[in-house]
Amino acid sequence: MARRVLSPLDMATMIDSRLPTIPLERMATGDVLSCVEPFTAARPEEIELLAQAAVRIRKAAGAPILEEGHAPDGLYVVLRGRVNLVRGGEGHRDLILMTVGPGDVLGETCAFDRTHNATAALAAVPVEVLRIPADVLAAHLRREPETMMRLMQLMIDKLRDIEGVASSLALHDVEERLGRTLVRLAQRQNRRSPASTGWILAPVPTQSELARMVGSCRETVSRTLSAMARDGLLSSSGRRMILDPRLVEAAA
Amino acid sequence: MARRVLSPLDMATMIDSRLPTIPLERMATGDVLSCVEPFTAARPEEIELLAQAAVRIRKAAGAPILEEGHAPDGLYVVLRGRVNLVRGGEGHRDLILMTVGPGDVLGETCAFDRTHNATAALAAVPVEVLRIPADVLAAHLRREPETMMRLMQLMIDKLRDIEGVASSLALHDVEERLGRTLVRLAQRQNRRSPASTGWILAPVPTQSELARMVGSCRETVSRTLSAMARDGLLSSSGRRMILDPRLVEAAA
DNA sequence: CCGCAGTGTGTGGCTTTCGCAACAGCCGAT
DNA sequence: ATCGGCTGTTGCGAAAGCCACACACTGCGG
Repeated sequence: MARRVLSPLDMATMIDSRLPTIPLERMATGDVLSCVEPFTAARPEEIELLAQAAVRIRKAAGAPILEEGHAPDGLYVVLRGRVNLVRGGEGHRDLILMTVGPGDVLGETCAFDRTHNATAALAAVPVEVLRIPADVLAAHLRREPETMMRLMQLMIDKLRDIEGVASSLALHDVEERLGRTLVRLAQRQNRRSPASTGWILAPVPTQSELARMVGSCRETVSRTLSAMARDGLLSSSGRRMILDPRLVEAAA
Repeated sequence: MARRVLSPLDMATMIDSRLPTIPLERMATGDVLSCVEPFTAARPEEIELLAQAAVRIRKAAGAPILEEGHAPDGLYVVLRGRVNLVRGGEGHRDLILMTVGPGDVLGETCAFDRTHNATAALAAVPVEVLRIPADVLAAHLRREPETMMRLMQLMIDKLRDIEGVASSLALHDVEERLGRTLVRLAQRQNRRSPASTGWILAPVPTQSELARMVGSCRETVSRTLSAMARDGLLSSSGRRMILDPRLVEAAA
């Protein structure tokens, strides 16, 4: 999911990964940037320039961050919340291609591509984002090729993810797609179950949001989740869900 | 389809676009490179270096150019033929994510990403390709930022295409997906019908190949094509197909 | 010249999946 | 307390996948 790579050192310091250290929204802008891809290798003075041009923005749930039909006006770093990348059908149906969270970036194309966006980015919950104007990013990329390389790496990861979405839609049934999606969501939150087996997913998105992620409808998701719970593949209580290791293994 | 951008001048010289000028396979390697993205803005001495390191390779139909599970060993430029990017399911089913033709490139990630490929590239017909070793490309990209920018643009286009595939699989039925695919294939060949209305597609891929492109099965493709022909949306004879303007419009 | 195998195509029938509609209960927020 | 959004459930029907078979076309070797 276009996550930044964690070094072995990072992993070692995350003894209990359920404590997410200090949230990005509480950090100084420069500190945020220097620990977020694609900027982790940028020189301090470059980080400083970016930080000075960056603006923090809050959006309500459902509000657009990038609109379909417009070119992105900057690079956005998610500080808090969750953002859906959405392709809309003409009717009421749409598909959530991917959801991004704190530390992820949106609108990577702003420095290259002045054509219209076919994909919208909508806040799934109330979010806080950091906006870096397109021209500032473009100038930075010209001075700092290392950022460019890392941005390319992000695009490659994203392409791989979307390829996975496409092939899954063609090759797997709803149950398998749903299982994979739940596992991805849980792994991105990186919370292992205390019993060390399986993963915890909290808060679980609504069933209709899950349906839009897997290209299905709410009723089928409801049925499928019930069936999976009956088979012991997951157990849910409230907005909390525990995924059985079998489920994780099946998604590998 | 990750096509290179045609300048107004190019368009003007293509009075009758059915004459494809001289085929890439007959051109000198350096000339090929200098008219193919992402190298169109590279300096002549850089083109020369790339051309000296490049190797022409032929592959039989069905042979792999990039294998699933391996990192690409170089950047490939298609000179002749057609190459499918394929995601394989475990069983007998698979999905053709995209097909690329002369002037398109494969394995763009070779300079960045040393991880395994999840997508294979298989020759759809006998092909001739040009291979630029990964290290040569990486060195070139460090010296020529403009190539880097254009490579990024190619990735953006590719990402947009694949996003379209994914959303289409989720939102449209087989008939609509098939129609869009046929139009894309015809437009890429860029052959207008002599009657100036509609497009010509020749040679038409086999029905089972079309099925793998739209995530369906051969029988359904056969039935759907018959239905579309009955409704006057297309007419086919042999390996040649004429698409009705209504079809082109519906795919817009 | 003829059969023959291999490949591509058209069709019919059956079965499953899954989307759609409708409704009822639940729960949290104002 | 009430209302709006979320969830569980059921029935139905259409889309489309799988199986099976027949037919055309090609290139091949005898």
